[in-house]
This record gives sequence, C-alpha cells and structure tokens, in this order.
Amino acid sequence: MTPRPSVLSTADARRTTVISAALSEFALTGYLGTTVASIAQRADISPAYVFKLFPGKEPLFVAALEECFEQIVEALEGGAASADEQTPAGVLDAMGAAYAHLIADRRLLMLQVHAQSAAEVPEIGAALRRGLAKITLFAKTRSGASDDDVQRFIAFGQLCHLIVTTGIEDDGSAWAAILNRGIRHP
Amino acid sequence: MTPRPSVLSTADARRTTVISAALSEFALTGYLGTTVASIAQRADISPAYVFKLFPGKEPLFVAALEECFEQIVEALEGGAASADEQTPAGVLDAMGAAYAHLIADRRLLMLQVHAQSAAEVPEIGAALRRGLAKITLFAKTRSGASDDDVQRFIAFGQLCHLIVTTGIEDDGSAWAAILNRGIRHP
DNA sequence: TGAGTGTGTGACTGATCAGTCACTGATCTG
DNA sequence: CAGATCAGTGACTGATCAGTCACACACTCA
Repeated sequence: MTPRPSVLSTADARRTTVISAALSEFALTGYLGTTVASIAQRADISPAYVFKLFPGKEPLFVAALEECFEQIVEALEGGAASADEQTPAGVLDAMGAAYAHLIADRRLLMLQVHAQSAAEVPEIGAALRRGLAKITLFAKTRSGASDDDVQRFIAFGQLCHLIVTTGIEDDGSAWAAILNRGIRHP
Repeated sequence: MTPRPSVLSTADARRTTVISAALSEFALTGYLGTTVASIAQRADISPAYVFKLFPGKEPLFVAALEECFEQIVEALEGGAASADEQTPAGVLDAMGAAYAHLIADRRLLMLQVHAQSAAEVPEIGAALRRGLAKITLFAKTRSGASDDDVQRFIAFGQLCHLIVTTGIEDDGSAWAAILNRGIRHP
C-alpha cells in the first residue's frame, strides 16, 4: 500500500499491529477462511514479514484470541467498577451491560464463535479454555455471585452470541422475539 | 473402496447416504475444513458423483444442517411425549433431557457450532435461522412455557454447546465446575 | 437385442494459499 | 566509515481442493 515505509518500526510494535489486524480479519472470516495475506494487507506489510513476526497462522490466531479475552476482561472490570450498587446481582448486571456495549462492533464476539468452531486445533482449544476460565473466574470473584448466577451469566452470553451470528437482533417475528427478550444490544 | 458396486442405487437413496456422510464430516471438521472428497469417501462413492447429486459443497452443507435440525425436533418431540408430568416445566425439562441424550455423539451439536461460524454464507445463515426458529417455536408451543423459560431453555442449550466444544465436561477445576453445574451429559 | 436412460468414475484444471528464501536497504555501534 | 544487525520484501513452491468432462457400465423396455 504505502509505497515505501518512511520510517521502520520495531518488530514488537509491528507485532501489536499485526495482532490487531489478525483479530479483525479472523473475526470476519474465521480461522480457515482467513488468509495470512489479508491480515498482512490490513497491517500494511508483506505476507512474508508476517511469517517472520509469527511462526505461523495458528499462533497468530491464538495471539488474536488472547488479545480478545484480555479486552473482554478489561471491559468487565470497567463495568463492575461503575456498577450503581455493589451487590452481587448489581455487579453482574453491570458486567453484562459492559459486555453488551463492548461487542457492539462484533469483532470480539465473532472471534469467539470462530474459535469454538476451530477448537479441535489443540492450541486454539487451549487458548479458548484459558480465556473462558479467566472470564468465569473473574465474574465469580469480582461479583461474589452464586455459582448458579455466574453460570446463567455465561449461558446468556452464549445466547447473545447466537443472536448476533444469526442476525436476529432486529427480527420482530415471534420466535426471534422470544430469544431477544431483555437482551441488551446498543 | 468397494471394488465395483454390485448393485446400483437410485439417486435419491444415494442422496440420503451422502447427506448423512456430510453431516458426520462437516461436524468433525467444519464447513471450510471439510473436503467433498472426504464426504464422498465416507459415502463410498467418487467425489465426482457427489457433484452430480448436489450442485455444490454449500447446498450439501445446508442439506446436512436441515437434517440435523430435523433430528433435533424429532428428539424434542419424543422427549416431550415421555415427560412424567405434562406441565410446562415438566415438558421443557423432559425436552432438555432428550436433547442431552441426543447429542451424546456430538455430531448434531458440533454441526450447529460450525454452522454458526459459517453463518456469513447467506444460505447457511438462512438455514440456521430456519432451524432455530423451528426449535424455539416447537419448545414454546409444545410445552406452553413462558417466553422467559423458553429463552432460558435455548440459552442453556448454547452453554451446553460451549461446554462440549471446549471439552470441559469432565474438568473438575473450579471455573469449569461452575459452568457444568446441573448440566446433563450421558 | 438394441437403443435409451440413469448410475457412476478417472483424470483433469485452474485457483488458492501457507510457508520459504534469497535478497535489499535502513539503522546502530565502535 | 566499516561492518554488523535488524526491518522488510518479491518471487517462488508444493500442496490442496472445488468443480468439470468425457466416458463406461448397468438397467429397462419396446
């Protein structure tokens, strides 16, 4: 794209850019559906250099997924901090609202869905479990809610993913309305 | 495989076999990760003939997904019929148990997960919505439960999908135990 | 029996893509 | 300034795969 890089970056700075580009691209087209070339293009570097920064496509996906979960936990932290009432229910609700707000652009949500589909790849499955563990434990310890409530929190998060992937947020038909009940989406 | 087909099948019978093979293969490796050749091999025919029976890979996935939802609704029907008490809660619970039993082999569950990941493909997204609509409406009308209860039914189904794709059914760690609470899996 | 129809395949093609390699040019250090 | 190190790329390869096509073999029925 840019004819010549006027200034060279450090490899670490590039890696950050590439992870961000990878997050966007993988979220759009999934693990197998995304080419390293498309990530490189979004990051404004050559495909060859992507392979010099990361050992392969799979570690790149894992890095993007880890970044994704980091951003989610951050958002949950922020939400919890700004909860009106610091009761278990209040905090959990505020975290739900923060999550709903965070996934407005759908990148973080879609990447999780694609990761589930690619979980047979050992490293991806492991990264998914680590992220899920982080979120679950954080929700539990930060809110102090019961195990049942935390489970429900995650379950409705998954329902939210289904609603978005199927694109029925604004579907008014009877069945869609049942699933959309009380789900926040900005 | 078989050196020569001793007897020819009708195209319709072959189509049924191919759809079943496609269901298994797509469930294992997803939409993009599955080759038509692997489906053909499982169905014991040549890849070329698969393309004579179906116009392409995508319609084949859609057919498999439709078969998947048909089997699920059937199972829910069976479960509901055998409910101990025909109250909304009783019927919904029996349907949950039937679903848990049905997805023991994970093919139907994994195909749904992969379909979510491939929902950007218009025909696949549409098939996914149709199936979800069928299940939701059936759960609602057959059980007569409240919208909230039906929504919860679907949400916990999605949680169940997450548990299976991440493989934490038998994980005893604290966070996994929270998600596994009271989830039936045979 | 022979022509027509339906079942089924081997061998190909054209495109795509992860990953490699030899190389260029910029920056840093002594 | 020398030479070492680091950022970055173009051009390639080897493999894979959806889809095609010409053809072969099996049934059917007049």
